[in-house]
Amino acid sequence: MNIANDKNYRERVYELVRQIPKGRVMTYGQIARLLGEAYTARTVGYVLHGSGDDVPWQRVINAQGKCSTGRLTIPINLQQEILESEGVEFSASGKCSLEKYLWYPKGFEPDDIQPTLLS
DNA sequence: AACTTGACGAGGG
DNA sequence: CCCCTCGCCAAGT
Repeated sequence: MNIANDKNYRERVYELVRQIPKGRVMTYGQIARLLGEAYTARTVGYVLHGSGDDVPWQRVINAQGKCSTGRLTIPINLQQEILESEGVEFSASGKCSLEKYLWYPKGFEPDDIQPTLLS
């Protein structure tokens, strides 16, 4: 499958990311699992790097609760700064609490999640 | 066609 | 907590 030429494939990722509320985050792997077999965490990251301005890419972080933009063209720590401005708190080691901020689309909430954490 | 490079993730030490 | 190894998969050389 050629993702670069498959508009529909990338749109599925964008549609989902656009739904993440301000102050909440999702992980690359979580998105991949939600979209299906053809998606992997690495692929989601690749697709996101070519997203437009209408996609809140900063709300997607890795499974450790950290931002992974250190080797890109954008300034280091930019993603974390934007998230902090949206209300997401990070520890000194650059990690945020997935317990607090991880978001799930309607109908995909895990059974053990706290009701107060649902959007 | 072979090899390298990531906006990744899980498991060990 | 940090670091490494693997498995992963699409792109770029």
